[in-house]
Amino acid sequence: MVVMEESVMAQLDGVGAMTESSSAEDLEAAGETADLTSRARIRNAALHQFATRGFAGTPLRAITAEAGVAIGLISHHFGSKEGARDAVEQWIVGLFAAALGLADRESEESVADAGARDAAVARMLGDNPLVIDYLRREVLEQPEDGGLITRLSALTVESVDAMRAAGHASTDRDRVEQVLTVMVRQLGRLVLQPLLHQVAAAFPAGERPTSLPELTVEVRRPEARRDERDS
Amino acid sequence: MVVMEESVMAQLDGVGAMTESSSAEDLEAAGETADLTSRARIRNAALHQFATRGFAGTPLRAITAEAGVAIGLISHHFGSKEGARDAVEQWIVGLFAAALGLADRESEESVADAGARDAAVARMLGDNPLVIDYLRREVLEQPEDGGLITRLSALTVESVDAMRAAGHASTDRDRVEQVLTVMVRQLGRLVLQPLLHQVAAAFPAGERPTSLPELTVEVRRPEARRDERDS
DNA sequence: TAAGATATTGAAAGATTGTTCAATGGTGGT
DNA sequence: ACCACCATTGAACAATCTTTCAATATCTTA
Repeated sequence: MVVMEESVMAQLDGVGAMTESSSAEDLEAAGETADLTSRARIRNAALHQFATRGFAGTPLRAITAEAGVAIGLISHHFGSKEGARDAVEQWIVGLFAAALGLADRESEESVADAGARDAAVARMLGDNPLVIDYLRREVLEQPEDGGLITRLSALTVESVDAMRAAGHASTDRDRVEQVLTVMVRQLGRLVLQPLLHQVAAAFPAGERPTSLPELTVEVRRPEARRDERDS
Repeated sequence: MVVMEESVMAQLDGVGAMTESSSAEDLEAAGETADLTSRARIRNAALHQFATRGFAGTPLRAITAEAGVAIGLISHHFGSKEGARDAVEQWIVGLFAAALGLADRESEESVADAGARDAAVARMLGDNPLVIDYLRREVLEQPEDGGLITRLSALTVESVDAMRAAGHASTDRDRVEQVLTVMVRQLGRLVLQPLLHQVAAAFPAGERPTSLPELTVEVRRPEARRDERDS
């Protein structure tokens, strides 16, 4: 998993290369897969396969079949299977960066506050549900240095710093703790969601509730301890 | 992933078959791998490999190499790779069942309360950290019917029912919600833990805090809604 | 149009995988 | 000592996987 340096906001890698659509349009839909570059179709298919079957569990032929291209095209565009993974992850990083940047651009002030950022990221994830599935798998892989989570953390650091500078985030708390809070709360719910469904599915259909309860993930300071009890 | 019926507490599958050690001893240490059955060594190695590299990502030869046996032994003992996975998961179910049963046996009353059960499970998981890693991966796999999560859910249902009958759990709340709360709170923290470490690792060593904050996963009723704000 | 660069194909190679199986070793019973 | 039974081995096999590569198609540019 080689890390590409350069600016994170760099070109979104072929998405909408033929049609001159803006990056905002690419985040939505994804319905018409026809007029996309072969490179983009391969990347989309790879995201789909990796998200649902895992990296090791997806043969290259499954990607090329879904993308509708020949097997040799992957190594031509991405060098190797690992290269395809890098491209997928770089694209995801771009999505997050674009969502955060969009939040700033829509804000009346130059820097959006936490609520606007959360909303922008949530909107982006809603448009790309496969990204959620991919992140879910990525979270539990061994913390490969320079992996996707690391890069998204760096993005969140920038975001928190910008909010601090704009007075939207308190500066008395630990910077690390702020970033941890944002990331864990955002990703934690997404990662844990399938657990909720799996447990509920273990009940007979009759007893199963119509609407599942909501998950909340909190981060508490180490010293703040309190015993708790339930059920 | 074929599900074995029978009693969950059934034989723990060869652990300590040669030495007459009690099952409690087997849960700890795992340091001396020498005097275990080949079958048990293969199962342990499979747990280790599946937990760290994933099911699809582990070749059978990686398991046999760690176990110190020949390649043919796996199919002889477990039939297939899938069979090895079944054995691993059945062993994990046995661990949970033993921990819960142990909690009841140690309790002054015939049925232990929630705190004692949580403690027993936590102790068991502390002795078998690989089980945590395995569960973490299992959570996000597609909810194959009869999978590990389903079986652990069934175990939790029994546990909650026993506590209800003993008056240790309220009977006015939804039974499904009680089970969901127990499982999500217990497993949620374990699943999310590496995310915490990965995010913290994204910071320069100097800024990284010495002790990481604590995670809390809560389950809220669908109707109870409240807006929140942070950072 | 001509020519050069790039995209795309699909067969082939080479490595790795899960499974099978005949052979060997060991253990206990009669 | 013999025999039946189970554990264990490792080579062989067939399938599948990733990568390579020469050939062909398509696009770009002058």
